[in-house]
Amino acid sequence: MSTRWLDAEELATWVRLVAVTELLPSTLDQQLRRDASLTHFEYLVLAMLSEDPGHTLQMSALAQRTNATLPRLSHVVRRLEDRGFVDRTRNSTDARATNAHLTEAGLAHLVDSAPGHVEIVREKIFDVLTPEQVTQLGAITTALLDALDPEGRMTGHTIGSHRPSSKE
Amino acid sequence: MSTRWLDAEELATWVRLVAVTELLPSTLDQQLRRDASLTHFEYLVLAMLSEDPGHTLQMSALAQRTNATLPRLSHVVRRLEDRGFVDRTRNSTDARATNAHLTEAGLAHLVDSAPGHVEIVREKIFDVLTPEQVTQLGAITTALLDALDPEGRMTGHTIGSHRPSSKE
DNA sequence: GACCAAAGGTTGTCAGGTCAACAAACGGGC
DNA sequence: GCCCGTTTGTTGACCTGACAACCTTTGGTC
Repeated sequence: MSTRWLDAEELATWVRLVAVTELLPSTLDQQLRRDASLTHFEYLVLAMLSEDPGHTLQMSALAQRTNATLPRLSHVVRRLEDRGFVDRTRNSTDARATNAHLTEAGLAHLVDSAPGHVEIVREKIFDVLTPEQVTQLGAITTALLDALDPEGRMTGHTIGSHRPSSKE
Repeated sequence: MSTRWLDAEELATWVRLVAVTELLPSTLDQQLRRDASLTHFEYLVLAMLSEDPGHTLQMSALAQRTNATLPRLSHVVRRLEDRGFVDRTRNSTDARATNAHLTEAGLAHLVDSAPGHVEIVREKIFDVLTPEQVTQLGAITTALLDALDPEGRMTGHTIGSHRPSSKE
């Protein structure tokens, strides 16, 4: 079967999409590293833990919510534990599982750094898009995620997730 | 000034956008590493070189087109040179500059791997979006790039670039 | 109740990226 | 025509992420 190449509009869009996926993460990382000594991914880990009522999630659940592989998460949580932001305990009902828990210090650090983070997200994303574009982007990202992660293994949208949460 | 938090729709969109910027690169990397022993970024370097008539670009120009920092590019080009896909020569008119040049072997490797790459781009992106969504995404990414890279330092849209090219 | 495949995590190793320091060449001002 | 700030690029040290190997526990199945 012969290759279906991209037409001009698709190509231009693709080039810019690649640029965005390259520049957005580094922009977020820079701001957070400078202002909060956190990677964007580390921030995400703390944020997801903070949304759980008990500030505790099993490693595999946390991996889903942060779109991470388990090895990656394991390394990051160990570092966060070294800094006192998280602690790990064995799950009592399933001895294989590990519970990651946000400490007071971790929560405090998250609360401190959230405003600066939200500010840059506004500035770089939502302030430059019209409300219609935000809605469009919502639909587009939903479609893309379905393709990129069909079973919702990472984003967990098969188990009734996607609930809006108190803050990012 | 108090923080302007994200509303529910913005938050949901943001979470998915982050997921896409996390999953898309790893998806591309996996496919290219498996089928072509190339990083997506390495592929991009070869592709950008292939679009120049002389298959040659100055390092700084190449860095712009690939949204990369110069140190990063320098390391990658050295590795590509070790594999025989690229060679580097001093620019004759400006002795500070380095010209990166795509070799025959490099071009051949690129041509071999292009169909597989385009295929996954279609499958994960354009096949799951409607034509209207592609147009919308084009406008959205343009707005985002203006915010993420105002001077167009990376993407070079101040110097009349953005020309559609023969292939990605 | 003993196996045995699968689930859940951790660890080690290696490759790739970032950042800061450095070197060399250009170019404008005087 | 000399200086000095800028541009251009490379290098090395450090850090993070990916991948594979491994270990333990669980939950059938026989």
